[in-house]
Amino acid sequence: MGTSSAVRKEAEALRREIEEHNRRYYVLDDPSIPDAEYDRLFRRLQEIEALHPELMSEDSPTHRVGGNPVSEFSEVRHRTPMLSLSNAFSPEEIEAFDERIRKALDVDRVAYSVEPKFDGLAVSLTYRDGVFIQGATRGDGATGEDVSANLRTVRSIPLRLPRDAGSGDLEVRGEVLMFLADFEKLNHRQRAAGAKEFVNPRNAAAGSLRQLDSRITAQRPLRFFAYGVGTPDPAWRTHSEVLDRLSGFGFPVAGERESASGASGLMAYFNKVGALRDRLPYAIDGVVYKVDRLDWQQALGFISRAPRFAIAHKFPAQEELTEVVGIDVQVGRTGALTPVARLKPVFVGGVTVTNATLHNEDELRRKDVRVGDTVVVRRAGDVIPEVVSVLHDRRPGGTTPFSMPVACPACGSAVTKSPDEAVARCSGGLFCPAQRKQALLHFASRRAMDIEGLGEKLVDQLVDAGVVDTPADLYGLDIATLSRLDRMAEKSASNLLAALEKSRHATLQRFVYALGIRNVGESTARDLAMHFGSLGRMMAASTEELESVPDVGPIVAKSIRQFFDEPHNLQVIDELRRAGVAWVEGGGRPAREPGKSKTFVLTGTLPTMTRDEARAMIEAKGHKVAGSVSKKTDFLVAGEDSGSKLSKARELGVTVLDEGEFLKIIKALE
DNA sequence: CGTCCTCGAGTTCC
DNA sequence: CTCGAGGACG
Repeated sequence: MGTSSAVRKEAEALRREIEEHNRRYYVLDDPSIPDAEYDRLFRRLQEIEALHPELMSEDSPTHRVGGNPVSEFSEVRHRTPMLSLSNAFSPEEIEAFDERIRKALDVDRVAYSVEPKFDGLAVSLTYRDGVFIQGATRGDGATGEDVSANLRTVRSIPLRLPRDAGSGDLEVRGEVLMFLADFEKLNHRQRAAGAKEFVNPRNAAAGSLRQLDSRITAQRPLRFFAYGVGTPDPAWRTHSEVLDRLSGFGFPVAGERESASGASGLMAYFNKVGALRDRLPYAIDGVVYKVDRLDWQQALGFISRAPRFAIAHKFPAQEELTEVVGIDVQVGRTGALTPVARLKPVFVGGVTVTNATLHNEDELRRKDVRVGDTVVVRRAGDVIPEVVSVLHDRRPGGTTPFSMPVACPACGSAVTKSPDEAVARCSGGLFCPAQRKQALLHFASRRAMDIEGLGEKLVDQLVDAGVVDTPADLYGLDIATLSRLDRMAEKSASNLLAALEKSRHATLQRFVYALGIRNVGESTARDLAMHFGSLGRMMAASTEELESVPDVGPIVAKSIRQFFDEPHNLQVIDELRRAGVAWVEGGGRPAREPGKSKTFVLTGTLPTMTRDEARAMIEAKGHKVAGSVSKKTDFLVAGEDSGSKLSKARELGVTVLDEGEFLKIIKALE
């Protein structure tokens, strides 16, 4: 007795329907039924297949939940080798690539098919008579691993192709990857389950694809994008056509693919995708250019192991692996001890990174960075290098956890750490040469006294030579003293003296800021200057009086009082005065009526002005510049390469201005 | 007392 | 830029 044809038909219909929903969800990103309904269909099909095992088929979507674990993967020899692409990093190399091709083909202009280069894992999928029969990793290009069971669980890989895909064998090539949002969610889940988190989406995808138990792979949010075939159908003319066909067969294909011609067209595409990069849902590490005409591809052939007709134009890596060669401790102006990782130089985000801050002891302990560790380094927010994580399985034997020194590395004073603070501090105060140097650098900094030419190297020399101890000593320097220092020619010495001379004329705000009182930054210094109008009144104020200044509470008031109660500080201020340092007493600009002042936030690089210039224009009109975007922000002035602030502003509905609009608005405001 | 917003401080590389 | 913490405000 055979299975009734009604059941057979129902199973067939369910498979088609489920696969169509998979396609709508994973390929078209446009689901048409709720998840619960999908689950119902899926369970019904599982039920039928359990009752009628003879109805099981290779291409049934029920295989997508995974099957029994295997002990190892078998090897698969690729029928057409999976080659790698040559890489290019500069416009010159792209120019050369285009020229090489034009010469070889003896034509003036070449059309290219261009697409993003996914940062995932290359795989090859084999279909026989339209049914998925095998999937393999790239391996060494000639031989890979059979990961069919795992690839079957990837929902965006069709298990059966439409009729127009033809009969016979078709080998589809593409990339398996994980969307960034899915990766975050997965890591969140791993964390909640106490399991190991993945370093990045690429590693997560690789680990998932190489699971021996495909039921685990089925739980991982893998995606697939097709970018080519093993051997194209002889009727197909161009690579663009290949991609069109693949898309027609139900494979996801990069939406950002285009045509371009000439080196300038390639560069324009590279720049366009580069600007788009952060908004893509997946990680890419560059773009790929391929000669579009397939007959030309054939004519160009291969150089050793890479096709001559294609090239990968790569972005500078945003994350790299490197080794921690040491962990030093730096002493800041306030005595804060900061551990810094010394790294084996690594090129990441367009620059060579050798140092990365580890912030403080808590952070360091959380990440447990040790000397000898292999770490992932990233340039956070475009600039500052950061140790993202440690590869624990690459840790050599015999390492020990880092611990903060008990004595200051610069002066040997005791290190203290109050339990409610994250940072450890040197208790040496100005006895500590490191703190003295930092205090001098702060005094000389642009926003403070603005002494041009007084940088780290020079301060080191001056302090080490015992010539300068306090800011007041700077104004006692002369040519004779300076010329005794190394690397100090007459020219630079007289430049420094001129800069010092210029800095004698300050404002009260700048001078107070330059003193480096704990918890008193630029903004508080301005409020203080405005409220008291003179240094004398400020120095005489009680903590109660100080607290009546906006943004000054008990802690800041105490810091100020302590500073002015310290005889050494009074002496330095007195010496500075006698050295001719003077400032305009009085409050600077008058306070604007509340409600009339607008808050601006600046971000990115403006086309014709610096951020400081923009800031000066805003403040000259009595408006405010804040550091971060919040609900109270009135305008965000955004230039090139604005990052998180721009997205935050969009989220909160804050008005975003470009430079032109900003200039108009600032003129219109009182 | 909790929450939100700012400010201060520290940091890297060219 | 990011983090932590001080201050304002409900």
